[in-house]
Amino acid sequence: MRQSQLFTRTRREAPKDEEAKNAQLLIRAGFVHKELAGVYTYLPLGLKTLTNINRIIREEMNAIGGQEIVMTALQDKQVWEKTDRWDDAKVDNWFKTEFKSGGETGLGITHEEPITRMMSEHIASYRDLPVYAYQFQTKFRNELRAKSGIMRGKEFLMKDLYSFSKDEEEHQAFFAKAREAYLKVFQRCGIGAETYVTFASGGIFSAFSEEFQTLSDAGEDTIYVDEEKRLAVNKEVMTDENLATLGLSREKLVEKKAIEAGNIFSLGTRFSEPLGLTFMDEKGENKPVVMGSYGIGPTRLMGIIAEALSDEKGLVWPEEVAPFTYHLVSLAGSDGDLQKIADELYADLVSEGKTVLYDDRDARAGEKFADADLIGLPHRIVVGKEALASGKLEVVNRRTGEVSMVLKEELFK
RNA sequence: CGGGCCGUAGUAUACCGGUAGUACGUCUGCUUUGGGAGCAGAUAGACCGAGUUCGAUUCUCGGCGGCCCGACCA
Repeated sequence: MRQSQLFTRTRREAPKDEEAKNAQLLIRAGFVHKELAGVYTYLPLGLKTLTNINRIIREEMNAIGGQEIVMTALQDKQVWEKTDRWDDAKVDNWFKTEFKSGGETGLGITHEEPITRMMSEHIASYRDLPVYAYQFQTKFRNELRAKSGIMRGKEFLMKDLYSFSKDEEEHQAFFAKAREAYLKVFQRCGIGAETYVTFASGGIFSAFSEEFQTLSDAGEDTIYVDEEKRLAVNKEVMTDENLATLGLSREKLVEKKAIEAGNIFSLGTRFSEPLGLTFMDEKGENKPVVMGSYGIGPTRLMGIIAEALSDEKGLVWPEEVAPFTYHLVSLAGSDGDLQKIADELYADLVSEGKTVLYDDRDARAGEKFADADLIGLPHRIVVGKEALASGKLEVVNRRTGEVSMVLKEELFK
């Protein structure tokens, strides 16, 4: 798209009420707008980025058999009472309100309860299993303290997948596939090298849950990393007994700060039993379904990427995540010939199916370069006097800063 | 929820018990045009309420809002 048409503006300075690097950069570059503490609007560039992250996650969830749905934000308290997760004394971050017609509701903090109840309409026999359903849905959590920019909000997007299996064996097979799918997501989002499968507190039906922790100074968690095995242990479960269970030795572990990018849980029958989600097995016996839940926060992931890959000049987006692949910067000014070359190049790139942000604004070179660095698209193509003189284009890699002069034809290869 | 700090143009900041200045931005014009240009002019501001006071943006109290540390984070 033409940058002159983009309604958002970049800023030189970050607002003083943001300290987190991700929010400072994303606001300065015009990706997000803060509406309230911990509540952010996604602007055109931010939404494109988020959509790309969602696409990556969606592809990987579909690849392991996930079927996409969307559940409601408004919750039926009765189903939550059955699992004892409605009482404010048990779960303290509900946003609750009342229906005018009477009765109470709350905005969904997660969706194990409603999906488990709903599945009882669709699962009756072992022939119906396994089932994997997921959604991208806005969660609401009444956090006492929002912090860390878009990484810990009160309203945020979550991809949550729920698995329904006939027994523990079938569950474990899927759990392993989900782990691999998650690792692919983080790889494609450019933070694969910094992200570790991390053992964390699990709950009632499993010794551990598995978190995906991305190393970051902005992280809220302390983890202990075994670099060789590419595994880590969350500080919250760091005991000698657990290390023995996991086959990790204390000497090889290094303490790091990290941020949780995803978390997968084995739920056993924690939800299927109280909510009556059972199936008839091959022997005609009624059994509770074995469940798992698998969460990634795409908005948080966007914040993590912004945090982890940015530099002093601004954001640095990996190819698959970037809102546009190319930033075409025209330095034509009032030079009609140069202008024409830039316009043609833009049209050609678009017709080739490339995504391009075309800086056609009447602005000085310095401002355009600074903005391009801040926005952080992977490749910057500069059309200026040098391009006209040599017949070549200047292509700059945002991440490495590497500059190459290429002929137009080479660019399209 | 415990503790701390803070609310002044769109943004960032100053000063002041006597109605506010600077920079960036924005708008006009001219010059400029490869790393946030120059000149001239213009635009725009005290979170809300109560109290003290001749007078409050300034002091006091309350509310609302924001940030940070801790706690919490299925």
